[in-house]
Amino acid sequence: MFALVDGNNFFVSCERVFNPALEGRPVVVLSNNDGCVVARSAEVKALGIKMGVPFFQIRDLVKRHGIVAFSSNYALYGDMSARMMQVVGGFAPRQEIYSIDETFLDLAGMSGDYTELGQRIRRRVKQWVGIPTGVGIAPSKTLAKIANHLAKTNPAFAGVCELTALPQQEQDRLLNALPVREVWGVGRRLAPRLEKIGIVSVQHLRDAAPQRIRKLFGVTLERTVRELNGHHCLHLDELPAPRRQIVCSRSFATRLTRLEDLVPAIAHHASRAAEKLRQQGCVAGSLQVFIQTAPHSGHTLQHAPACVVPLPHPSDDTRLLIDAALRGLRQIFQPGFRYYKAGVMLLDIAPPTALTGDLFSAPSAPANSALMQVLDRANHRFGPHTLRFAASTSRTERWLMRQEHKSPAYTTCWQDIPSVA
DNA sequence: TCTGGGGTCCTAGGACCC
DNA sequence: TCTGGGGTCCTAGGACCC
Repeated sequence: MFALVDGNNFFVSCERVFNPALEGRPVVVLSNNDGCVVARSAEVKALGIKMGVPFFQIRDLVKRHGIVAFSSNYALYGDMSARMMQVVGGFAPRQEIYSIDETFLDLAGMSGDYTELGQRIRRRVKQWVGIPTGVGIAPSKTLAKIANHLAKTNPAFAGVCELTALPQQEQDRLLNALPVREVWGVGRRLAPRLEKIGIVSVQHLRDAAPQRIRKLFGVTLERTVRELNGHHCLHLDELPAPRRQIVCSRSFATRLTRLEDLVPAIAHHASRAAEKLRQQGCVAGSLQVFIQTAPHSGHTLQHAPACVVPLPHPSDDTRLLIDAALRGLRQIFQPGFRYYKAGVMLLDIAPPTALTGDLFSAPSAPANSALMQVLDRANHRFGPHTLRFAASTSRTERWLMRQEHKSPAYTTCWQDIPSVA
């Protein structure tokens, strides 16, 4: 048996914990650069505002309904997430942290009333962390996702749905009312193709012949069908596998046309990517640099060059990665375009122990050299960017993103900790 | 004026091996 | 006229997730 615990409107709920006056008011949280709506309170959903709509398109609604908007505050959300995961993890021996606001528990070997367990989890997370949650319980992860969705959308469940404890007729009724698009693994491409052959509801997909689904849609969706029938094919992953690629990229607050404005952006992304790389104790063999013009301004000329730069030796050293990234940037940059986004992707990632030495060249510097350790420790202790590389700084900072509605880092920065009146 | 930033897995096809 | 039967590795593209 699996339980999926999921924070309701997670980013909005994080903001509300430190600003209770927002309770009952319509609230949205925006993506980086204040671009799109990525989290909505129930009041906002009720207004018909969809996930992912560009913020500027709802300016009128914002004004008319007094919607409160926040820029993304990942320092806050990441920390609140860690707290929530820790509390939930206390309820079962095995836990998978699936995303910033979702976690699976393996209930195998646990006895007792699962629905009651779900309610205990909800109460404790609400009391200890302040975040409201929903809990779905079922014999497979795919079904637990469905149960979680039902728990959150159907008030009768009071936040916890143990799907297979319901009478069969009731399960059928619920799954029949749910569009196939709600299934984990069925996205916007697959859903219309399924509908075309008469598979419209979750129930239809559950009852489809697995062999037929495999022939028409591949092995992944066949697995989904089996999961919907209660056979678990996806296991719980307790420790996340090391990343095989690491991407750092951002769009800019304004369009950039000059190489000298792109340099600090690329250096900054390379340096952040290097930090993530060292965090997982790996080295990269090559990296890709990319810059892009705005994909939305239909009439202007599109341009999205990229290039892969191999490193002389696999490395995790920020200096070498910045150097390689800037060489790549100079290769692909062309004047005359208005760039809106830039990024760095680390490739050929492996643990240093897996490396084959080069017979003919000097051994590379030891991975995670003393200098990089000092850098990481100082930034961990005194805050990000306390120590940084000159290449990632600039006089203009025109490449920084827009963040016009950001809340304080209530839990991770001394100056921002709320004081008690 | 204004449109995010990360990831994963699977498959098909080409190049190459014996 | 007739042209085998295995493999591996890599890449690009397509699908999905949050």
